[in-house]
Formats: sequence, structure tokens, C-alpha cells
Amino acid sequence: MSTDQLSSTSYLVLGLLAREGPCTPYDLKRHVAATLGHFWSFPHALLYAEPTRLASIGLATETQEERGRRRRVFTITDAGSHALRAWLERPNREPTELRDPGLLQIFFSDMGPSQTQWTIAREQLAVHRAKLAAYMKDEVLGSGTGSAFGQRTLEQWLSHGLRMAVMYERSAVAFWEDVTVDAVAEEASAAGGVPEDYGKLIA
Amino acid sequence: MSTDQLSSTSYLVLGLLAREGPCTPYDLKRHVAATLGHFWSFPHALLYAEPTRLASIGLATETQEERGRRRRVFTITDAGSHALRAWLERPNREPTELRDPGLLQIFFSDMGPSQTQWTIAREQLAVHRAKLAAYMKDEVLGSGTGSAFGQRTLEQWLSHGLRMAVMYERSAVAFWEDVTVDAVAEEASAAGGVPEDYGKLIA
DNA sequence: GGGTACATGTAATCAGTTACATGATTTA
DNA sequence: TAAATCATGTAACTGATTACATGTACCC
Repeated sequence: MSTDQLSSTSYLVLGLLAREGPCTPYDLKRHVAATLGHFWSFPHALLYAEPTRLASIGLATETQEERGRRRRVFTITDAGSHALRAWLERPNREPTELRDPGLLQIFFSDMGPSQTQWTIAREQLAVHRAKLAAYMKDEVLGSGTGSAFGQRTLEQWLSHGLRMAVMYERSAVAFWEDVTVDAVAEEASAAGGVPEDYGKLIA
Repeated sequence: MSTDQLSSTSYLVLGLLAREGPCTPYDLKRHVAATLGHFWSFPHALLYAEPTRLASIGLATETQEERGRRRRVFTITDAGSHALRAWLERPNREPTELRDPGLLQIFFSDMGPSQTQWTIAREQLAVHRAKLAAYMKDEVLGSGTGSAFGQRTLEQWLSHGLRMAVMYERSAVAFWEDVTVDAVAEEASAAGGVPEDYGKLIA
């Protein structure tokens, strides 16, 4: 029953089954969408396939409803819990993957026409500002920006997960603001003018 | 000659061929390793496969050496340049993928023994500090931390690409410091004591 | 000249993604 | 009761990752 070679997806599912109790794939989907899914996409098909795989190696069990939707409900087994804990205690040095298509574009923006950098930066700035605003509306984030002492509720842990994402978005906004300003300055010095909506940038 | 449905990998290769001129897959590999590869992994097998694919749809051409290593050299075609420029001008709203295994662990740390949070945070703090230090040693980053005006050299663009990564690592360090402090406080209040190497944390 | 690191490539596997397809529940 | 949306699942595909395999250049 090799618990080796489990993927991040495996631990995601194991973790959710451990914390939330028995779940249908749809339950998993919703939990993920509300938390990690904001910055680490797990297409729903994955969350239907992965529990099946876990069941096949004994880390979960599967039961199916007789009537109605005939949903499949998955439950973590002792072996599953054990695998999860073992993973939690194992130091993890896999590097963060930061896959940002906007960054890829700006990286090659010198291969395009002169206003390319400016166009990309403006777009990305909008994207990241919107995302940051969306995070801020999620009430789950509201309170504990300072260090929270004492016992931690589930909600606090969820917000804990998102805190990093918020920090990333803040960095991203700052970064794209910088790039935008640079691009404007460059355009100005090259063409002797300033884009019309320059004022909007600083707002 | 549908230039549709090209992946990030495709544009990475097109962009490098456009900027660097004809390249072997190994050339691509080295360029990537020195830049984007720091935070977005592209296994070398990809960089051997992708140019072939591009050649098959007319966005690059392939020539092979007669003698010696019989390397394959790829050159971007006009169609390839066109596809690249079209992509640069197309607004891109695909979200950033932030796949951080450490974050996944901390997200589920309440499923492990009590010191789990502390252990994970310490590990991740070390990882991200090391990465940040490594970035700082790369001379390519040294100078222009402020906004750089005037014309931009290739080196500046490279550093531009990495600047975001540096900001991310800074955020990560701050985040994991926070988590570490939280964990220490929690352990202390729960067990009435403080881990021995607490002092090292603040250093 | 033997070892080591660099360089080049392919093949097989596997995970992630897209697309398809349909049933169940709610709401107008 | 029809439409819309929520929910459930599978199949096919494609791209990413791992593993294998080998050759070349350099260094001791």
C-alpha cells in the first residue's frame, strides 16, 4: 500500500476529507473554490478523479447513495490519516511555482511595438487590483491581520491560507504600478508626450 | 496555419527565439534557467519538444548540424514573429497560479500534531530566505531597484522579470515570519514554555 | 586516459485540462 | 411546467514530468 508518490492534489483531498469529514467530490469542489482555488486552480474533474485514486490505494473509502443523485461519498481511512500526518511532518523543499502569464508577457514586451509594455502593465494592474478588491470583500479576511493569539478556529485557518495570497496580490499591484510608471516615463521621453489617461494611473 | 491554442511554453520559446536569435534546445534551457526558471519550472524535455511542435506548424524552422553533436538549431519564422506580437498585444486575463506546497501544508497543519505549524513555518522560512539570498547574489539584480528611466538594456529586462519574483520572496519571508511568531506564541500559551531556539527566529 | 560534468535527445507514463453528457433541483 | 442553474460524472486528449540512454568535452 505504497503511500509514496502522492501529489499535491492527493494531499489536498486527504486534508479536506480529514478536516471536513466524509465528502462528495462536489463538496470538495466547493471547499477548494472558497479557499485555495483562488490562487491554485484544481479543475473539478480532478476532484472527481483523485478520491477514486485514493480509494484504490486504501487511503479512502467510497460509498454510493442508492437513490436520488446516487452521489459518491468518500471517507478518509486510518491509512489515509496516517499518510496525511506523515506528509505534514515531512519537510517540504519543493519550490513555489509562480506561473504568471502577465509576467511572461512583460518579459517579452521588448519584442513588440513600443507601447506594448504600457498596454500590458495597465491590463495587469487592473487584473490584480480587481483580485485584491475581491479578497477584501470576502468577510473571511476582515479581522485578524495582526498576529492572532489563542486558539484558532477553522475560519482563521482558512484566512490564514488566503493571507499569503493577499500579500502576493499586494506585491503584484505594487509591481505593476512600478512598471506602468516606468512605461509612461519611457513613452514620454521617447515620444515627447504623455498618454492621455495618465492621471488614472495614480488613482 | 492556426496560430491558436499556443501555450505559455510556446510563447516562451517563440519569445526566446525572437530575442536571442537561432537557438538549440540547450540554449533555451540555459536562458530559461537563468531567468524565468527561477520561479516557473520548464523541464528540459519541454524545451526539446516544444520547438519541434512550433516547427510543425510553421512558426519556426529546424536545421541540423552534419557533424559533431548534430544539434538542432531552431529559427523563428515570420509567422512565428507575427504570432508572438499578436500575443503581446492581446490582453491576458488568465490568473496567476501560485502553487506553493508549503502553503498547502500550513493550510492543513491543524490536522497534525501540535508543533506541526511551527515546524512547517520554520522550514518554509528557511527555504524562502535562502531563495531571496540567492536572488540578491545574482548581480543582475543589483542596481536598478528604483524605477529606471531611459532606454532599457536586455539585462534590465531580465532583472525586470526577476523583480516580481524578489517581491514575492520578500512577501513570503514576511508571511512565514508571521506564522512562525504565531506558532511560537501558541505553543507557549498551550504548553507554558517557549521552544529553545526561539531566539534564532528573530535574527 | 579515466572520471565527471556537460549536453542532447527520446520514450513512456501520468496528471491536468477540455469537452461532453446528463440528471436533479429550484424558480419563474 | 419550462427554463435555468446546480450537480455529477466520464472520456478523450494533450501537455508535463520522469526515466532512460547516450555522446561529447573537459579536467585531473
